[in-house]
Amino acid sequence: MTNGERDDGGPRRRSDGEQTHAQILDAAMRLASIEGLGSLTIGRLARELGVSKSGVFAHFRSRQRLQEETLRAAEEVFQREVLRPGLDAPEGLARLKSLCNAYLSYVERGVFPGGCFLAQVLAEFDAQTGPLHDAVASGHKTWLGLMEEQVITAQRLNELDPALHPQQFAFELWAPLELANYLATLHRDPTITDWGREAVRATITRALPRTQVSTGVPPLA
Amino acid sequence: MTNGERDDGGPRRRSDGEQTHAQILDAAMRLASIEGLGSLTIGRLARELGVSKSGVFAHFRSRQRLQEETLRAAEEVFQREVLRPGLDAPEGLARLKSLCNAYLSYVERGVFPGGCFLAQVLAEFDAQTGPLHDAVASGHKTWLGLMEEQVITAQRLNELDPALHPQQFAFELWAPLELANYLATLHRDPTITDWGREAVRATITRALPRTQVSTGVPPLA
DNA sequence: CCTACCGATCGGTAGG
DNA sequence: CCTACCGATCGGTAGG
Repeated sequence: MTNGERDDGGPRRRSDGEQTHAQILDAAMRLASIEGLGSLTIGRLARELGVSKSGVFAHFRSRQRLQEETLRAAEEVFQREVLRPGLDAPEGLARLKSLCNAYLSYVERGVFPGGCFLAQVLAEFDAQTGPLHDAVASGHKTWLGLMEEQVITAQRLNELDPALHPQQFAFELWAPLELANYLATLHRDPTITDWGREAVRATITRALPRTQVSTGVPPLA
Repeated sequence: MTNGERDDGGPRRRSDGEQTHAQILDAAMRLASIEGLGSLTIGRLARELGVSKSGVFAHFRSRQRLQEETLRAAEEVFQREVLRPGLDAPEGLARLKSLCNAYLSYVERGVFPGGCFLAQVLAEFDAQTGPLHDAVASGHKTWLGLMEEQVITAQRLNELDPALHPQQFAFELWAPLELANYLATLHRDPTITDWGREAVRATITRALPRTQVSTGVPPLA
């Protein structure tokens, strides 16, 4: 992203509107992670930011768009804080573990004050209809699909039992991550993520191939 | 509960107020399971029931109490639809499986149109403060504690590996139930609960004692 | 249970 | 980005 810097010495470097827009979305993500996207109102956001209601409104033109942009911004945070570090590991079992650890770390670090944003909106919009529901559904399919891919790859590399159903196993890894997020938030205890870590470990342990080959050396007869 | 029936031939048998109160809570549970307790307003409920706003208000005296009573009513439904049938099985491993199956059946049957009410409010209030947060936290501790008890009993009966950490294992069983509920609701696909069923089966399988004794007959040397 | 009302807040518009 | 405003809805009260 090139920076069209101006020389006129104003206190702001980037486009004022762009920066304000991003600041509004930042506050919106924080608020919505705690109270939900349904509680996100233009007026509250304006009060929180010390500007007028229509000052916020002008950036989005409708509450619907504010909610959609907030969700999209949160998905970008998820991408940056979970997927990018998780995908740094070599593909297969290592990447699967790395994705799980990246998720738990993201919960522990309190990236969102109300816990994982995707988990928040999953529960909020699962039973509703409309564009937010659809966006949540497609986001979760992507996330589950990513895990599934790595299960398949790990099977190809003989790191996981070839008899596993990839979608089923991805579900079994995801489940403790999700519940650890909710319980850590509910009890204000970030160490509850260790339950998730242990669950992932145990789930993977029982899914290793019968004859494990972790190096290139063939097993003894 | 004795029935103080009246003979004056009115179309209603029980106390009118009692019955109306229960009908309001019924509608409130349906609505809140879909949109959350935070979206539950007296006015909407009144419109839905075809009565005046203050007609609903009179039954609760504050929105706070309406929300609290709705949560309590939903916990009673959970008790009736999950705990009671689950606890019918003999204690130990059988009861643990029975509780898991009762939960999944309750999701499949669509007892609440928006999926499991407890899962809904867990995500909604995990990051908030106040009496609703506290009620949710205590409800989940009870539910997890119930599972934990049965893990301990199953260990005593040599039905589960004595090395298991009961709280950890209860968490591992609960996690796929919770996620199955959200995904079944999100994708409007009640068969997704089968993923939960398979996860529970696999989790229990790897937690059986090394020398399994399912009858009173001692294992061979 | 009702009507009628209170002040506050909602999403959104007009006009600048 | 602002003030000023719209009709609708909010929780809650008064009086019956």
